[in-house]
Amino acid sequence: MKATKAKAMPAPERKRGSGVKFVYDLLRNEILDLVLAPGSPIDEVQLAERFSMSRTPIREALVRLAGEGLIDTLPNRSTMVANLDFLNMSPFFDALTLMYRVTTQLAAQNRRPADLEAIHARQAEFAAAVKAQDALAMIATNAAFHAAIAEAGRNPYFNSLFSRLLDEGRRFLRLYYQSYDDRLPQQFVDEHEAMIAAIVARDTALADRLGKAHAEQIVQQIQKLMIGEERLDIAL
Amino acid sequence: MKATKAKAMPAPERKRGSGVKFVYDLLRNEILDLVLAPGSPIDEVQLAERFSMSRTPIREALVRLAGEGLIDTLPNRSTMVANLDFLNMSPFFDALTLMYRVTTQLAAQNRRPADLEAIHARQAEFAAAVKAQDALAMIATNAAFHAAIAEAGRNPYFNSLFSRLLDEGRRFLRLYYQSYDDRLPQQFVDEHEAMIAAIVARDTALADRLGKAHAEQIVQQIQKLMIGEERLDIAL
DNA sequence: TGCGTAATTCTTGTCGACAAAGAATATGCA
DNA sequence: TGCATATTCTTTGTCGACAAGAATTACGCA
Repeated sequence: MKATKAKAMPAPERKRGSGVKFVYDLLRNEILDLVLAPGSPIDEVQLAERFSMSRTPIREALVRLAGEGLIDTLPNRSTMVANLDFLNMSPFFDALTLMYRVTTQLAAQNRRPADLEAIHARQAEFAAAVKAQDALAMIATNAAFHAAIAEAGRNPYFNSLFSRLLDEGRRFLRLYYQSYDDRLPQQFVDEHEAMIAAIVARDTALADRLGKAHAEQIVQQIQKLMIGEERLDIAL
Repeated sequence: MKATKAKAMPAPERKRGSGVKFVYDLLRNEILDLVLAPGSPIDEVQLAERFSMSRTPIREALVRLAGEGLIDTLPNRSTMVANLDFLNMSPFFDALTLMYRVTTQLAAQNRRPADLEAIHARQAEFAAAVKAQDALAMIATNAAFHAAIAEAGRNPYFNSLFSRLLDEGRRFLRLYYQSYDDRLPQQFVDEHEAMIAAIVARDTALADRLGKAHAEQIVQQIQKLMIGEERLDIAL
């Protein structure tokens, strides 16, 4: 019978170095899915207890999230989930639109067979989520679809900015779907198919136009959300 | 006579919370100015001794630098200054060119009086550095000049990507100047002036053209560097 | 002497504890 | 009672120490 080593190590059933990534991924998803509301405080000690680890790896995960702008940190003061800025949205829309265009265009130019496989797979997942009316999955797979297109464009600088924008968009869309109860944007599925076709055909001009149109589509959706929300708020 | 409290605190003559920022800024500049060579290892313990602080704040600074891509971290292994990728430069040039164009254009559209002041100030610093043949200052003030233009564009998403690209460019340019001994690009000063004029005049189309031309100018400079370097290396 | 294995060293990841800065609460005085 | 100050409490930043991997060295055997 082997000594189970249970004497000096009570429960740390996780590999060295995995703790940070785990809590980072989890917090990130909770923030993007609005499980953690924007503006809500984050307590290091509480997280440390929740994952039964020390505060050190927690803090490292928080530093990384702060680097991506997902949480805000006041020195010597509380740290909290970054707020969504509803007042200054146009810079966000500008950047999102430009990145849609550029990444789609680059994908049409630089795609390789393996990229197409990945893009098709993501699109299938998105279509399945739409069919299943699973809002959370819809949002996540949509972002993954466009991230896959960006990946095929092979420009890490654009990719990282685009990922950040898609993440931010995930939060807005989550707000949308949770208030309107999972509308099904079949139109997005069709537009995705058109984008794929342009990428397959290496038609960069068409890819650019489709990327732009798709972006404007999304911008309109979000704007509709905001107006709708406001109307509900001030109705007599 | 007040108690000087010198009993329990030997030498920590620095404010709480300032340690991380200090070592972060310092390492960042040392990396961007090539004081720390790309690929050179970074020793946490050594840094801790150098700044006479614990490894904890050092590690936090390193995590932030890793988030910006300035250092690479192998799990459980060494961490080192990120290498410059000379083989895949075209994504970098693509992104840099696009950001030059977009930020200059947005600046022409959204600039305010205070922005123009800041831009003029940076340009004066750059011109002074050129006149003084101070390569390090030239590079840093050039980046600051363009960052100021981007700031006037008021798009934080573009700004953060552009800053990252300008930082990366600082490293390339530093390599250039240190091998060719401080050439003086008076042409850059003139081009900067033209860009300022377009921004002042709110001529977005001209700003876009100038931004593009300026970017291509810089790309050519860097490409010339690379070819020149290679020729020196393989000369018989 | 050459190679595979075991011991050692070195670096990183994690931990528990302490100290400083704010915030919250209590206390004193008008 | 109301306000200013002092005290306690909470949370964050920093520290020193320990442990796990990986690299390096030492060792043993063919």
